[in-house]
Amino acid sequence: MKCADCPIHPRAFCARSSRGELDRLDALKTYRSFRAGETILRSGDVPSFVASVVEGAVTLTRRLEDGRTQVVGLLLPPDFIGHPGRGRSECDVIAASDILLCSFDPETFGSILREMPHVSAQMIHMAIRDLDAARRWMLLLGRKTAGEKVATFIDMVVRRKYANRGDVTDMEMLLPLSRGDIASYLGLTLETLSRQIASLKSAGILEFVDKRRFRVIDLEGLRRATGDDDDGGLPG
Amino acid sequence: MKCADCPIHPRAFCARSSRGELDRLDALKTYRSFRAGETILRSGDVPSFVASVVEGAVTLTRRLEDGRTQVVGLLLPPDFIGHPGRGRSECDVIAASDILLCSFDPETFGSILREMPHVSAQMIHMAIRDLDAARRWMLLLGRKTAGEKVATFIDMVVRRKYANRGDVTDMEMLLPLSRGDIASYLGLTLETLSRQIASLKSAGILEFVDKRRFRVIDLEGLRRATGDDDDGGLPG
DNA sequence: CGCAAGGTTGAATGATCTCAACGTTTGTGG
DNA sequence: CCACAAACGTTGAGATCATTCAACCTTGCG
Repeated sequence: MKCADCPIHPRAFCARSSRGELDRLDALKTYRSFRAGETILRSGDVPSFVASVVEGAVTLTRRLEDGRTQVVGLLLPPDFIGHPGRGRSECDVIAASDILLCSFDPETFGSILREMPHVSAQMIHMAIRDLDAARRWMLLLGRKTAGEKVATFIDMVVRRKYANRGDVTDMEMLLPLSRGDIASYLGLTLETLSRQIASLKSAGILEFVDKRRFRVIDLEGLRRATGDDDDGGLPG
Repeated sequence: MKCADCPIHPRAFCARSSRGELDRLDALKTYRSFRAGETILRSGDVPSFVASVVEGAVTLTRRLEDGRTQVVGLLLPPDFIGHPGRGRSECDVIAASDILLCSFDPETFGSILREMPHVSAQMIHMAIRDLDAARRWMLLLGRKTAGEKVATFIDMVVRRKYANRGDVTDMEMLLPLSRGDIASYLGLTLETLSRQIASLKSAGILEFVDKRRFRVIDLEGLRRATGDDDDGGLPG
């Protein structure tokens, strides 16, 4: 695929790149795919590539000694895996669904950053966005009730999929993660998550086609259920 | 104060700067101080400066609609407040103690970044470190027990104060935050925090001189109580 | 068909929170 | 110097939300 035709190009690390830069990126990139459940990078490993998520969902997971785990990051297109110049990974990086990555050798990407200020600026912008998102999630993990957590997660999925396009009600959406991964991302157990989803259904806020496909019936109600101040402004 | 004499210089955003760059920074910086409890920047405001923390502690706090709050970041010397190019703040930024800041006009700092690649590189490095720290904290908030949270916080204070200097046992340390702020940072109530500190005391792991000053009697025990895998590698 | 994986539901337990009283320290004014 | 208030912290008892453990349901696939 040519970068110019890439579905994520308008919002990825290469979003601000000139035509000439894109041609160079075209020559350097390699597509990689992983099946759902495959481990892309283990905590403590030195990454052999950095990459943009083109399709699918990737989780970043941390572990405690006794095996408890927490999903600390959810990467959807056009998020970026890895940071140039960082050594060993602090998380397990796992394909939560079948995924397609646009990858680069870390060294090569280092020179791209040095030589393409537009890429470098966009990477900084994305890192700051990630940091803000992580802090929003800290508020969720530390202070929100189970119900608020689940509503916030659904709201985030909706916002990321249909950023700012107003009328989302009744459109069919797809959960990017399994129940288990969602529970882990929210700092809940599977069972609690399941009950809270049931409660959003019976409140007439959501409707499920199957386990993964859902519609928002009452967007206003969903937003109210998040506990957030107003439009919490999740990242586009 | 000249930058060359600055206590935080070796680890701050200017750490890699040449002598000439330091002279330029000297001319552009302004020191600001705030008293404990003062609000430096309110959520939603556009910052009028960016700054390095030279002395004291700063908290970043987020709020829910009904007033629940969560400390989502703790800035100690030589951490940086604000990111160039980011608009409105997402958090309340509050002086948790009397503090001294080394500040710059955001526009000015923007040109510094453009013109001093060493500063720019160090800022990226610090942003990535902050993101890793935020994700470590997500694991804490989502999965750790109250006891593990408190042990982790104390361990973090010890590590930040005496990074990697092995023998910390019996040295007198100072908690950078009040009980209320610590509780908020850990996603606990004040009361639960108080009980867990009492429990670390009676376990013979900590000893308190007064409310704020403490000694680690059993560093090994403290580390075991964090629940972390091994040396969780908190940022230097 | 039968099994495995993923998800739901129920009942009991427990860690943390809530509410409330009490203790300690610090600074202020008489 | 003492009395007092205010801020900060501790301790106790009861309530609660989420977890745990267990059974059960659903779907897809060899």
